[in-house]
Parts: sequence; structure tokens; C-alpha cells
Amino acid sequence: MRHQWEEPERARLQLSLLRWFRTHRRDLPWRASRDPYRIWIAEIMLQQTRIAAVLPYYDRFLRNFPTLRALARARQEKVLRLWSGLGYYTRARNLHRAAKEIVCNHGGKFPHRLRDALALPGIGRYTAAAVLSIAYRLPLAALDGNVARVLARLGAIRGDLRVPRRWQRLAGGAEHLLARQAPGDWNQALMELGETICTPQNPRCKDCPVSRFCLARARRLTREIPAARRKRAAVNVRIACAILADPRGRTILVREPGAHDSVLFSRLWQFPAVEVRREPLTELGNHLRKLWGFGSPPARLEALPTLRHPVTFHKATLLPFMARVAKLPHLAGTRILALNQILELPVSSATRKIAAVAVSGSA
DNA sequence: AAGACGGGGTC
DNA sequence: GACCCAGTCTT
Repeated sequence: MRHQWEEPERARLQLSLLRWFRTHRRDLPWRASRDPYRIWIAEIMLQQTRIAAVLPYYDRFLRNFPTLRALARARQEKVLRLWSGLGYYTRARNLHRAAKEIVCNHGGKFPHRLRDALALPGIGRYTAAAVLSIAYRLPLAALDGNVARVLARLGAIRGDLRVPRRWQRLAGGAEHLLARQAPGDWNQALMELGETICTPQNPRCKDCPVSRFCLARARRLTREIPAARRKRAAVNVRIACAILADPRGRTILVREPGAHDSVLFSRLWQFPAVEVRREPLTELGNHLRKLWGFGSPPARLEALPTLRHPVTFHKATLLPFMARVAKLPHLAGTRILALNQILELPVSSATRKIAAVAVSGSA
């Protein structure tokens, strides 16, 4: 990749892609301004997450926290609630912490220096480069999954792009190729190309503005590049959970995840749950007895439809059980609220799914 | 260098 | 159902 495009070839490639971007640039909410705060929020939400998934969250988040200072002032519970369903909840926790640090150490303004940005929690090389190049026009190349794929094809780089050695090489190529007169546009152009044209499968080379520079295309390697990521073997888990309903239609949520289900419930509010080894009903009953302490948990648990919830390599089968109880216990680390109002607490998608079957099951 | 961390679009 | 995404952090 290094020195692959010497002048004037490099300048031609840059102009071709930048011209294409000016006409194909989509109107996305975070492109409406160059406010570093708004760009930062977008970049964090977009980590490992598609644009379509982010869209409904982005505007709502900015309405609730219009400024960096507003975010820094907020309660973490509210930040997580607005992140609820988006996944990778550490991002929200880090975002909140970083906002506080920026208020304390940088006067409430997103830092201009690369090393200051990198020192913030949740901001790595990619995000720092993206925010600083777009908001402040700093000449930093943003290397993400899309850009890596585009560069690998342009330079006919084979093998797993994620191995550090190869990623470093791609980063070098990205720096070399960076259009320094318009780094923000350049980075976004590369990402946009990767997402809409230079896609993982069936790239639309016919529509590609830089196909004539592409070594993979010349060598008919677009299908081989990039190499597939190696995948981890799936692990099956069964989780039994209890939806308890009192006469007023309220239920109880807990925030004491067992070690096994942290990935499912992400240390957010959840229904009382236990990983099933043998017999769901018995084991869930035991779990509830422990939760209740010396009181008496519900006697009859009614099975609701089973749910599948795959997350990463975990293939979870959720076994929801519903029980009517006369009175819910008031315990530390628990919350009692109406079943149809659990979205007022930060919960994972698994908890949302369970609540949905419970609502339809109890109707 | 490898693993953990969510969720859903897309083919 | 598999693949993979506008990655970062920990071990």
C-alpha cells in the first residue's frame, strides 16, 4: 500500500472520490453542523452500529442533551435510558464520563489536540480522527471497518484486516492517501463509499468513482478481499426469568446480574432471571426464594412463549414465566413499576422482548 | 494477540 | 442463518 499512489495519481484518486462525495453525500442529522459535540455523539453511536439503527436514537439524545454541559450535568440513569436498545452500553457510560472530564479539564469544549481527545474514555484512534477532522479540519485519517475494506481492495491487500500488523499497514496507507485540504470530507467520502458502493458482498464497482485505481478489481480479487473474519463457536444458554404482576399490574425489576447473563442484560434493569442447568421451573423458584429472603415467593409460575435472543456468540433461549402475586416485596436493588412502563428505566433489548410477551400474555 | 461487549440490517 | 458493521478497552 505504501507509496502505491505517487503524484499525480494520488491527486487524481482524491479528486475523483471527493467529487463523487459532493454529489452523493447523504443528508444525515450529524452533518447539519460542525459542532464537535454533535459529531462526537454521532461517532460514538456509530461504533459497530449501522446508520439506520442510530437514526432514531440520535435526535432524541440531542433533544435531551442539547449541549455537552447538559450531558455532563445529567444523571447516568437518564443517559443509559436514552441509550436503551442501542447496545454496547459501556459507550454510554464512557460518553457521560468523558463529558464530565471535558467540562472539568477543557472548559466544556471538545479538545483540539489529538492526545487530549485520546485520553478521554471511549475515544480511540478512529473516533478521535473522525471528530477532529470533521469538526476542526485536522489532517487525521479515520480508519474504520469500511475504510479498511476500501483500502484493502484498492491496494489488493489479502488476509484478515483486523490483525494488528495489517491494520497498522492500512493506517499507514490511510495517512498517505488523506486529502489534507479536506480531511473531514475525505474521511466521510471513504466511509460513504465503503457503505454504499464498496460493500462487503457484491460491491457495485460499476458505480465506483475510483474503480480505475483499484488493484483488487484489476486482479479480479474483490470477492477474496477482505478475507472473512474468523468466528467464535456459538454457545447455547437458557435463561429463565420471572415476570411478577401485582393486582395493580406492576412488576419488579432487579439490577443484580448473575455472572452469566451480564451480556444479555448489560448490568441494566432486568427481570429476575437465572441460567437454567436442568429444570427451569425449579431453578427459577429457588432463585426467587433467595431473592425474597424469608418471605414466600409466588407458588404458581405460568410459562409464556419462549424467545430467542442471539447476542454475539451467545445463543440465548429465554424462558419467561409469569406469576400473579398479592404484593411485591420492597427490596434494595429493585424497582417496582407498571409493566408497560419499563422503558422509563435503562433496559436491554432482551428485557424489552420479555416485557413484550408478558404484556401480550397477560392481556 | 485475543476476548468481551449488543443489536439489527442484509443477503 | 451467517456475516458484519462509522471500535474501544481489558487481559
